[in-house]
Amino acid sequence: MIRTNNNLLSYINNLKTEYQSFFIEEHFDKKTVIAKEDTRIKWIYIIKEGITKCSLTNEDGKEFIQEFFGKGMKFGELEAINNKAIYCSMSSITKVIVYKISHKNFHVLLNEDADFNHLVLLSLVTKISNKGPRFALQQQKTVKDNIKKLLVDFPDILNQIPKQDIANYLGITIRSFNRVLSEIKKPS
Amino acid sequence: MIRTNNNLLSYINNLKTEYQSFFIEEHFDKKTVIAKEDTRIKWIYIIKEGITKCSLTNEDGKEFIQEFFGKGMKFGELEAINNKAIYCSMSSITKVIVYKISHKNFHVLLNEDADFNHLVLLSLVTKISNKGPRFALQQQKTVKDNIKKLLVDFPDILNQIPKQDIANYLGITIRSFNRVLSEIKKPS
DNA sequence: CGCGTAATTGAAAAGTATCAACACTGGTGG
DNA sequence: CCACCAGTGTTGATACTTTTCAATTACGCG
Repeated sequence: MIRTNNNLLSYINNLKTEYQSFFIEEHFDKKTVIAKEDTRIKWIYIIKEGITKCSLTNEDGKEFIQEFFGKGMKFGELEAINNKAIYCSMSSITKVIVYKISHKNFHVLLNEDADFNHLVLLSLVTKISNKGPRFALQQQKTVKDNIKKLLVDFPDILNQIPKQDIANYLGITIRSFNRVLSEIKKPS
Repeated sequence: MIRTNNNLLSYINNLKTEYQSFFIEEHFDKKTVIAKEDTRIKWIYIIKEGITKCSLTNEDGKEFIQEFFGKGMKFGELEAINNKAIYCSMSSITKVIVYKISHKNFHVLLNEDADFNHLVLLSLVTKISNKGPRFALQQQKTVKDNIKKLLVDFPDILNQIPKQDIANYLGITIRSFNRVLSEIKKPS
């Protein structure tokens, strides 16, 4: 649920000095919009500390959360590669520290550094691989099963992420989320 | 719903002769398993003709269809990049003609040909970009809205793909699919 | 023609959303 | 220090949607 990618962070920390300067640190408060869907952004962001959410808002104003991003996850690279407006919003949940890199420098690294190229390929592959099973399960299992699994995988999730966001991630109302939670706590 | 990618096919057709030989043509009958989830495969497949489905089967035996692949879509590249067992099955729906390329040659092209590298990056980005909005809509809209949209986007879909498969794609039972279809046809 | 697969339909059961009222919490200003 | 406020979370009753199950029909093909 909260994705991380340690390889990318340690890669950045071990980069040659000339490339190190590509990455600029920036801080965000909690509950801040870092990038807004359907706009152009100039940067690719890599999370150094904190938790963000990656979400889509539909025309009815309902929010759907695709993923929660933790350490080492990057955001905005899709748009740098296909040169389109970003298709989902990124907002901080906690305080967040990011590295950001410009599109231009991102492409320099992509072309000049085979390791970086491969890391990016791998991270894209991982994003794809994670989505499939998640939606398969969410569509086929009952809400109860999904929440049970969530609590096993991320026992501390309720302290890290607001209930409304978790409900949006699961694609259910907060009412259903509460009902199922109480059913789980008080088994028959 | 049925994804295609013409760039990749025309790229292959315009390749230098030395690289052309990397791609081997193969035919499959309809309803054939081309690759089975949780196994290793040796090839990356690119669809030249026909329609396939990319699906996950959960422990209850229920099938969830991620995508239908048409011309120019490739399959198996995720596994070539991250060197893991494939995470979803590929089966033909119609008769299918594919190009296949070995992992080894795939990596040769990836490293030696910047155009190919970029095409692969782009195709991965597209796969990610398509999934997000699809699941967001499917979770938030009613089944009826989703089916209406499907029939508008792919008017001929019912002749191309079995109903059971479409239902699995939508994540609903075929009973629900039929009920909603008849509601749409006979409006109040 | 006969067989197996795919599709259709109704009735009952299960699951989820909607709505509305109420409780809790942390911060702010008087 | 207290009162108030806004955001967040809780809960019950009801209506709606979807699944499950089972019986039946249609279709393609040897």
